[in-house]
Amino acid sequence: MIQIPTQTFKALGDPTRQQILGLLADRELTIAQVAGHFDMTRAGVKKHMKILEEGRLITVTPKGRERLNTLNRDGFDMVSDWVGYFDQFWDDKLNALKALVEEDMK
Amino acid sequence: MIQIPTQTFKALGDPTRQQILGLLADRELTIAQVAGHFDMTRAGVKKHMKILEEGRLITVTPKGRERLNTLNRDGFDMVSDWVGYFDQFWDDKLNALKALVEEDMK
DNA sequence: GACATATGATACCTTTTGGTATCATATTGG
DNA sequence: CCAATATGATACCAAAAGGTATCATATGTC
Repeated sequence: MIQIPTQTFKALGDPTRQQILGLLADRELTIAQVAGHFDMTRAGVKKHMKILEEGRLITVTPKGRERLNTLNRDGFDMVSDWVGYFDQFWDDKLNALKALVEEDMK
Repeated sequence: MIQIPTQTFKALGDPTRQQILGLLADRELTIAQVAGHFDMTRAGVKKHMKILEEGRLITVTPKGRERLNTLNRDGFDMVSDWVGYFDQFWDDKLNALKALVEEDMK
């Protein structure tokens, strides 16, 4: 069985975090900068960032007294791998079905 | 911008629901049959099934007095499409970076 | 060193989520 | 028709998640 990126799926299943990822797609940002785009406190944003980090969707780089948050390919790649596994699964399903039908026609 | 399958991600971000999908990968099952594999009541399983259905990961087919729950490609395809979008995004990022480096070397 | 700023950490509150218990409804079989 | 079975719906509870307020800590600037 393949490794399922549960933390990544959980992180992606929230509109606010999706918007944050959209912001970070443009450029890396500090938490304060991200919070500037929302009607939310820094502390609130921080919690979302932690979840995104746990899902390996962002990385944090200390730079002086601030921390730059950047998109991380890892989480995306993990979902990509999972999708690849299921594509294979559906193909097999179809092949199995096809074989069954052919068997039935004998 | 692409359509993000939020409901699907939310449905996938839970270990119990992942296990249910695993069971349904083998064969279609009723809620009672699914509940037989867990230390949980039917009502509890039912809630998970509803979320899986909202994420378009399963479909429900009435058959007499029972309802058969079957895997649905739609949710998986939606995630697949989303992944495809991001693959493109990363490619563009790399190209942009490459162009920037080349510009810098002039 | 003192002060401003950027962030982290904690306690606390409210809402959502995961789960149970219970009752109502629909279908099958005698 | 009646009993058994499969399910749906609702009310309710505990735990987790989303969010704020507040305080502590680290870094840059004068």
